[in-house]
Amino acid sequence: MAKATDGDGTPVPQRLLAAATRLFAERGYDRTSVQEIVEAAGVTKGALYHYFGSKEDLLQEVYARVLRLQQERLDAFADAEAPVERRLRDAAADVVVTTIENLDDASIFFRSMHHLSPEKNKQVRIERRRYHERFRALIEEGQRAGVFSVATPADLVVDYHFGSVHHLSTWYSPDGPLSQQEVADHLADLLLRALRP
Amino acid sequence: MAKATDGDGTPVPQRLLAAATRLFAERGYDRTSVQEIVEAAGVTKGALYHYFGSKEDLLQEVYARVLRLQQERLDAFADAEAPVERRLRDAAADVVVTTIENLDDASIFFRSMHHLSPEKNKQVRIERRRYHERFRALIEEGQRAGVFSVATPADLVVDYHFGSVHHLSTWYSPDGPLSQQEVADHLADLLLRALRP
DNA sequence: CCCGGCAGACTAACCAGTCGGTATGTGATC
DNA sequence: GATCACATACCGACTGGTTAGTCTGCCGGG
Repeated sequence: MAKATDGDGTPVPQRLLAAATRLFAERGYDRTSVQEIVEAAGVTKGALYHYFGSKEDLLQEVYARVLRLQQERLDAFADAEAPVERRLRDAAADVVVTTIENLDDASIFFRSMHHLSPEKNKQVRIERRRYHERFRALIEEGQRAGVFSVATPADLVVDYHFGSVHHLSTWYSPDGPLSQQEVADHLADLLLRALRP
Repeated sequence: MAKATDGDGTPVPQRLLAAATRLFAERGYDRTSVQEIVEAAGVTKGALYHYFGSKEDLLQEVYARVLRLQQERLDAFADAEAPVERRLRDAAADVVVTTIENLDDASIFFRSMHHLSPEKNKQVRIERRRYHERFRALIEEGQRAGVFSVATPADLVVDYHFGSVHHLSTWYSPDGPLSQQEVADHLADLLLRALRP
């Protein structure tokens, strides 16, 4: 079999995905040409279209990766053995940390989702909805248990928190005064304080 | 003088701006061709390039309009005669309402800002920063007065709130269960509750 | 000898911006 | 009040450049 890795040790599909992620985040999906991606990955168009059906498939793959990762982590935190306040706090802080750790994916996610074809967009929305639901269920559990205020509908609270997460890619910089963990703690704090009965 | 309005009563530059706003929000800046804009406005390219220097100028004009509007409104609320809690609450709720009222502009703003050339981008950032500062000053005033918690840096609180505002264009629908005012009240509530000492 | 894994030239489409042209209004001059 | 000069407001064909995706073919291992 011909080599799938070349000079670098990592396989070509992953190199392409990594290059695409960086470039999409840097200049945006439409402003990144397929030619630039393959050059950054050290291959040619032939290689890209051998592994991916289209430029859009590349974008979708970035989404799928992020979604899988975040859903896994949320499930782990939500299903842990601990009081609801604790589980929500941990989940809320964790999504901040992992978002900051993958800021490129995050900015692609929020800026380029509408570039997907209707069907693929629908698919992504469905998965995102599942994530949203799980988070909401946590809040509703706390509301039923009386530890969270019921003044605001749980749905809106979820959107409130994820708005701030979404927003991270706009302002967070690793060179800023706050570390990832500090930001995560603060944002989780704000959420829980807003939910105090 | 030749007509600047034609069949429709509104002047051509405004028709162009309105068409561009709708299309940019619908398909994104890069996916909207100049040809589509002029067709939607019922004119031709000659007219567009007569009034605007480039496609990018059109985008910048959309920004400038939103920024002016929001800054004016914030200033009015922030400088009012009332306790800080009240002024912050009113300002926080108002930005939600005006954002929902101009959802097209909002989604363009947050999705297409990086399509501007570096200089124009810088200009927009400067104006946005001024807005941010004014909002932050309100929170700090409340913190000094002891009516807001100092647990979270004011900067972060501002980003927290504007994250949720930013996010509105992703999920809010006028056909949903909540009216503009209800959403605004809830989000302002969440902010103030998070700030309770 | 066959097939996965690629190279790279090629194509068909598209698009921002230009440019020469037309039509209508306005102000000055005689 | 007729003529001329000039400006504003637009039209639409054209250009130069870019781009996603295709296709033919080479190359090396099983």
